[in-house]
Amino acid sequence: MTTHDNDAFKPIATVDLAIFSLSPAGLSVLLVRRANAPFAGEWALPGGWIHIDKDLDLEAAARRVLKEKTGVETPYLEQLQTTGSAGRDPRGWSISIVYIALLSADDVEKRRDAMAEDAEWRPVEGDGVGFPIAFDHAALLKEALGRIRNKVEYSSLPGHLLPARFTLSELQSVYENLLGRKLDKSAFRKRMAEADFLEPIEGELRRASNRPAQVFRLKDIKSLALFDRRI
DNA sequence: TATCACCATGTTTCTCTAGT
DNA sequence: ACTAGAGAAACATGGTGATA
Repeated sequence: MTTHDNDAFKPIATVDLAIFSLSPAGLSVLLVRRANAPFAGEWALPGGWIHIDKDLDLEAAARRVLKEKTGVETPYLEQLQTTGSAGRDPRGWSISIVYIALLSADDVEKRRDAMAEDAEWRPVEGDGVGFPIAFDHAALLKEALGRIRNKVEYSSLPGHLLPARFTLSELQSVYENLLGRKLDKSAFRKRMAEADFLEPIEGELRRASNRPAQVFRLKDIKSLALFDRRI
């Protein structure tokens, strides 16, 4: 047996998740307050060790952590990056596989009671949350936000943050919120029709003190539709 | 040619007012 | 008090002309 067979020479392997949802304040990210050292009492992205006895693969590990923290088995999960170094965790050499998860407003509302006690939604401010977070998670969050903002330009991503049923006005409003700019209504509707990822719900109209709006749902809640050009 | 800003029109609901 | 009609409000949809 060589010294390298010893556990002390194996890297720490974890999955970390940047879990996003939409709140009235805009895009929000789920953070957990760490109970133990290192960084005890500080906020961090939710994450956990990979359990080789339980997790069939990396995505399964990510889904398990997500369910533990939110109670939600998200329909949309995407691997962002793998990061690893000797210095990112004071406990030793560590590898983290980072995932982005998108939760619909419905999921967040329905599973509010199932959310971990140490977890809280924090509104995104610029490239972070406006205060320092543990480990290298500020950099990971910045990376995740970059990926999301880039994808908003050419995919159905905002639709995955809305409730299961939504109107075109609500969808446009989410795009505008994430892009930080106003969109032309005509051009927006044309692009949505071309992208063909929405399905009108037959006979379902949103009634208010105005003309009723057609209610839509995503054709496929498990994957993003990509546009052939920017919105 | 695509995009954008603007405009016109259609639809529905709400509020106000006059008539019964 | 109740009802009907007019007008306003809000939003969906589609068209047009200017511009890059």
